Amino acid sequence: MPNKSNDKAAGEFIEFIEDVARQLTPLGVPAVAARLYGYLLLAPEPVSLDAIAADLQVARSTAFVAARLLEQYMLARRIGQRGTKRVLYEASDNYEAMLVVQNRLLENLAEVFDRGSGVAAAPARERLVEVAEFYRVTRRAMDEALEAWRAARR
Amino acid sequence: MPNKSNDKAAGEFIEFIEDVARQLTPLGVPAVAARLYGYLLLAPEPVSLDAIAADLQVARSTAFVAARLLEQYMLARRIGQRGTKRVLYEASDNYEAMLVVQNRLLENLAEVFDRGSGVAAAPARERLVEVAEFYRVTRRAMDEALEAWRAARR
DNA sequence: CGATATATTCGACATATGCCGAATAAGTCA
DNA sequence: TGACTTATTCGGCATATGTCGAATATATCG
Repeated sequence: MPNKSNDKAAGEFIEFIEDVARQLTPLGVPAVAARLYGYLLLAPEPVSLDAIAADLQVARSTAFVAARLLEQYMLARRIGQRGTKRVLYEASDNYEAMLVVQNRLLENLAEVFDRGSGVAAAPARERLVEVAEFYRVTRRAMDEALEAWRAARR
Repeated sequence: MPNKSNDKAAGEFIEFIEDVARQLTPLGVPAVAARLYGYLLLAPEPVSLDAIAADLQVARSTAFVAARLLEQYMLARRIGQRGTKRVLYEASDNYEAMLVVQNRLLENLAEVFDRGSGVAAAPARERLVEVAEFYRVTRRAMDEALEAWRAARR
């Protein structure tokens, strides 16, 4: 655990980690990866794969795969240490990158729908251009929210 | 297919359906449900389970389960017919409901993070309030986009 | 009510996925 | 280079999930 010395707090930590996992697993995130994200959010400093495996009580290979997955989701980032092969992980503070991934999905969907509107017959065509536009509108909203967030941060 | 009479178009339809499926399956949507969504988007009118099973070449039970799933996702809606048990399905035009589901997830995550910030130690606490705020900002952005969309619609 | 049509559920099978422990690769330092 | 450390991959097992066909439930109408 991020802080082993305090048993009282350990219970609350586990509770938080499980709460995070309960939100993420329905979205298709594997259990260990979901718990790892909660764990990283609580960690006061970057942690090693060994620490993850020990605290989460999973195999080192499992910890590695979960960490790699979070990396792909842009939810965690690795910190390479100079002068050693050891790699540490921490929760990502790069929220922009996370949303960029999401936005790309929305944009791709919109493109598919646009192409579809070219081949669809009468009543379906309007629906396709409409839904394509809808996805684009939400994507732009996310972009603008990101912009505002970035501006407020500095 | 929505239009069986034209073989040339049938190929493009299949292509579109597969395109949609390729975007949705990585998000955890089962293959048949994903293809069904593309199929419904192309359909010029509501379709029955039998038609779905026949055109998508799956068992009726499979068509039913897939349709039920899309219903839960708010991507499709069923149309009950008076005077008969028959049920027809069509792609949902209720984009608001779709986003509401998404927004609830974001809000839940923000709440979990807020609670976590109460139990976390020094360096992690700030990160938790920050990420909670971030999720709330994006949620509000989606809400506002929805509002704008709704306004533009009429 | 009985007959029919359709939706819905159920059990079984096949496939996919997560997790593990062992094996391998790759970096670091003496 | 060789010893050591740590990341990364790999094969197997257990579990979960999707799909199917058959069975069941439920509504409709004569």
